[in-house]
Amino acid sequence: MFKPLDPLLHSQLRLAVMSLLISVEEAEFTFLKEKTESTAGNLSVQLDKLEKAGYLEIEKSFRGKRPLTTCKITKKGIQAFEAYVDNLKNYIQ
Amino acid sequence: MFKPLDPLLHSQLRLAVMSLLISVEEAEFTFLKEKTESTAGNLSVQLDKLEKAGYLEIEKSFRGKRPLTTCKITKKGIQAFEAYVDNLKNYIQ
DNA sequence: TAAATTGGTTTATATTGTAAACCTATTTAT
DNA sequence: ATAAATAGGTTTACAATATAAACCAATTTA
Repeated sequence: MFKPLDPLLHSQLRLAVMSLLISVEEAEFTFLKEKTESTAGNLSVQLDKLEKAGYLEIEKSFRGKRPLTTCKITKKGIQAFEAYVDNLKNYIQ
Repeated sequence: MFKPLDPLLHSQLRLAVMSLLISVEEAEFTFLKEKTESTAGNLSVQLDKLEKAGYLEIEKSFRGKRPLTTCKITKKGIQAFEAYVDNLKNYIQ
C-alpha cells in the first residue's frame, strides 16, 4: 500500500532539482538556484547528496574566468525519480 | 513554479495517515498503525503534530476496558492535503 | 585600491524523525 | 494468587536532516 519513499528524493529542494533536471537534461548551478529559489549553500549540499547517490553527475569547469558547475541527471536518477513518483501516487490518490 | 510544500504533510508517515483519513473519515490508532506499518511511538508523535496543526481531531475513549484513540480529519486538514497535492504536482509532472 | 559581485563550499545550529524505553491496565497461563 | 504476556499507547533520547550563516577565492566595478 504505502511503499517507502526514497528519502533522497522526498525533500523539497532535491525533488525540485531532480524535477528540473528531468526536463532539461543538463543545468547550471545558477539556473537551479534561481528556479528553486534556494540559497547557494543549501543547493550545494543537496547537489552533493544527489551526486553521491549517483542520481546526477556534476561537472566543474570554467566559463571564461569564472567557475561553472553543471549538473546532469543520470539514468539511475531518472529511474529513482520515476519510482518515487509511482510510489507517491499511492499516498495522494 | 515550485511552491513550498507544507512541511507537516511532506513526511512519509504523516502523509500516509492523512491519505488514509481522507478516504475513511475516521480511524482508530491501531488501524492507522497497521496500515502505515509504523511503530506506535512514531505514530503517536506524528498524530500529535497533525492534531496541533488542526489537521485532525483525536478523541480518547474506552472500548470496554481498553483505551481507544480515534482520529478524524478536519476541514482544515482536508484543505491542507488538497493544497499539498496540488503543489506537489508541479514537482512530479 | 577598495568595495562589491560571482560562484560557489564548509560548518554550525536548529529541526525533525524515529526507535527504544517506559507506563498503565488487562488478559492469560501456571 | 501470581507471574508473564499483551494491548494500547506516551515520553524521551538520539541520530539524521535541512538550512542559513560564515567563509573563500577570484573577478569586476567604482
